[in-house]
Amino acid sequence: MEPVTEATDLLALDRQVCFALSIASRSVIGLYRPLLQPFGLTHPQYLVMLALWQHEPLSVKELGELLQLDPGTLSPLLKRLEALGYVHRERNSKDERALAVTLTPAGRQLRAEAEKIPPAIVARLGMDLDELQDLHAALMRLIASARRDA
Amino acid sequence: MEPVTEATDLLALDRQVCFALSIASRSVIGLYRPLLQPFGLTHPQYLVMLALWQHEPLSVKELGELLQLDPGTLSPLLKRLEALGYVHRERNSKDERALAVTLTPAGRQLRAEAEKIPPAIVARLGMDLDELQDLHAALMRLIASARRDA
DNA sequence: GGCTATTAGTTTGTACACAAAGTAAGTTAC
DNA sequence: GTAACTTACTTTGTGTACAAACTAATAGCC
Repeated sequence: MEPVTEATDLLALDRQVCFALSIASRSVIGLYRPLLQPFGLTHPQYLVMLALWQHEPLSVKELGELLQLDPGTLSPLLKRLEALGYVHRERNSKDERALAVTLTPAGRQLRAEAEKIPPAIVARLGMDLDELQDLHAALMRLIASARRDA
Repeated sequence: MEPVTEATDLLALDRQVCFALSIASRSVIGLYRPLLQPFGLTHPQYLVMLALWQHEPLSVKELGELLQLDPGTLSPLLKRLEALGYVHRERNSKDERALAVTLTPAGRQLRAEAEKIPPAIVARLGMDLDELQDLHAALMRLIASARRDA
């Protein structure tokens, strides 16, 4: 019988994809922090802004589908974005249950500044663009696999 | 001048590695949730248990280095693991500043049950083992890149 | 129309995650 | 030997995440 060594141990920390994923996610978000701080944004708030710049107006439900976040997370987050002056929240007149989240002029203006962020991150990572694109594709496949049966 | 389309927009949601990373991380953690629930563990707590099974005893500082978590996160998390009866916390007699986190018999016993988790996750993902290993390697390179200058 | 079920958001409670301030033990400098 | 500094951990405050309970609006059914 094979002994339990680093190489064969199913539970070895450095073999867990979930461990690499959590740390990678937190590490990369950490790179964004100093770039987002001047705008008063956190990383999840930045993702909401990306979604709005691309698809405004959006309801909470639509944002939740795009970002895979549940309404209990988005609801207070959107209030903070409103308090920052970047978005406007109002009920959809066609369906008073739904919220119509739109950008304020300040929120729209922020987009030009934000264009500088992705290149700055790529530069700071100092990785091959090809490798980053492969990684991105692999992550999207992983997401699809993980959510298929969920 | 090229128009800003989905393909050229630097800020398009579906081009952001950070977006894919956050969602992938949360999605995979979501797969663990039902498997960890019988033990009363959250995913970060499970990672701490993995670290302890491999390297017990560990101080808060050492756990923080292994899992890239700061002491302000680990301190209350370890108290919860202690309340669950899986770990024991005591001061290191050689250096009273440091904590020696060790496994209780229940914590040690849990390991056998936990062995079933990684294969269950891989099965549920239904992905090629090769692809998962490539992804793991790519994530580790990303982590190294992200933390180099941090 | 009016009853029921569904849907969209909000609220509450628990647990990360991390910055910043606080405390106590150990180390260094003199 | 003690004052100054460093280190290890704890505590506090803010902001995700997510489950579960709640509220209000709409849709379906008779």
